[in-house]
Amino acid sequence: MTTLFDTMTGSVTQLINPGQDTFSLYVCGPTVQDRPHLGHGRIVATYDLLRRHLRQQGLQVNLVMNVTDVDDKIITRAAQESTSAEAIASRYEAIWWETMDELGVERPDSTPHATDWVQAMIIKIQLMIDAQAAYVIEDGVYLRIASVPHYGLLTKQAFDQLQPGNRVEVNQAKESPLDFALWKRVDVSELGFDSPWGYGRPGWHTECVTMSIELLGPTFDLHGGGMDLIFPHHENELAQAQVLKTPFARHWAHVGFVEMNGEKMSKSIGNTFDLTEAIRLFGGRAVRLAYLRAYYRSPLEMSESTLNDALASLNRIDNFLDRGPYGRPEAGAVAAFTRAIDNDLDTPTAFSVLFDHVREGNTLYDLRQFDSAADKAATVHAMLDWIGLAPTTERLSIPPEISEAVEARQQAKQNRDYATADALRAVIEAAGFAIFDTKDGTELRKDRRLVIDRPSNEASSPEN
RNA sequence: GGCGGUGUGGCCGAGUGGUUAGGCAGAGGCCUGCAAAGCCUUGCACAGCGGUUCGAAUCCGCUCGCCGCCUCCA
Repeated sequence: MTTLFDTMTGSVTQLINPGQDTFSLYVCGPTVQDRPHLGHGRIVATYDLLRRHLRQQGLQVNLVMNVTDVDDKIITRAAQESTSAEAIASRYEAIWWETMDELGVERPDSTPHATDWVQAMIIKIQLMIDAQAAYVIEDGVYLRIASVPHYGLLTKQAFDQLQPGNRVEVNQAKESPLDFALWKRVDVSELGFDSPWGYGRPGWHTECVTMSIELLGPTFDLHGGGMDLIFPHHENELAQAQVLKTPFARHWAHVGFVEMNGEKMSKSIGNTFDLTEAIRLFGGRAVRLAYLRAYYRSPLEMSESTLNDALASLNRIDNFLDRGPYGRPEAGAVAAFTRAIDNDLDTPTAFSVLFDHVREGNTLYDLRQFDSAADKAATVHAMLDWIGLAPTTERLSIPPEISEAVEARQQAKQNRDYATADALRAVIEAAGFAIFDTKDGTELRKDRRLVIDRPSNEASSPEN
């Protein structure tokens, strides 16, 4: 039943065929040249959601996310820092995966590195040359767009209307400005590889088409990435697949941009928000919630304010879960939640459902209907678990001395000895608990004061 | 110039031809010694102008604004 918007058809389509029990997914991963920013996290979190959602419906999902570890920018950076490209790539790849761990993103099943697949790329390039679809000129090998049967399927654009060179100078040696490099020759002093067309490096589009086909086969279920990959990257992958007579991806999906002040977050504008910093300030779960509460295809505004807002929402959920034990999840409610996700990953509606149950559960606690409240808690927990947002810490456990302090404080309160009561509160809060007096007694929660309210030098250890 | 997207209440952010999206923040109330929690109530929201309709924020037209892509980008 899962549906997803397919960039190719421009409509929401059935993602799974009847009887299908496996799902192969290729997501364009990072060029490991710098630290990830909030835009990168959204892509990874979105496909992590899709993967979990499909798997929990019984599908065996195979997720491949490539790592581009050879690239001009990596080399430039290495030169700037007087180190090797390999050192830059391995440093930022390590940061990438550690950061994704903190977002609650499961590692992909495969993470092919471009440098390990150069021979396979060379074979593909040779096939394209043999098919008269690619040509060799002075500085490399280019794909001849004119020989692609259907160029522009993804972009949906009349290519005679494009303005080549709008932003980048066109190599005049190419037969057509739209032709793109499969192999770029470089000086032997630079990082590169031997090939029939001289020492050089593979083109990015060739890297992904090669690794996806090699690892997932000539046809696979879904190819994904950010909106900005539609053109040229995915269009050009598809062009090569056509030339290679490979069916390639059955569906294409693209995630909307993260924006800041209404503008796409990108390095060239310089308005990036470092993902690791966001996680440090607000916690990985709050950042993940910030992503998932929006619809994945819409642009998403991200700032300290919106992240703080996300953390406040998360605290609302966690405070509720702290109020008591888990009972039995309400299957119908959980189904309503997952049904929303089934509908083109409609997480906003799913969260609307989730928060309804948080509110109902809180009301049940206030009414002292603890069994029903526990079932609500289990329901909400099951929803969170479905999307990878369940609390990662253990249930609230209260040490005996804190329980005693709570008891003593209750006594002091009854005696109207508020000085003692407040002193005991200080002890309890120092242990990391927050106190809430209700009609029926004192409840303890985890201290979840919003970190943004603290001076930034004290905000170094967000929860979880 | 071409193509695509978008404009929702203080903010984030869904949705849809007619019943409250949801969250955050704000206001009032309940509870309360206090308290960062919880519950209840509350906000002439749907860019503008026309049109279709019994009824439009939701459909159509026009106008305006913003954003993205047109070989760095997630």
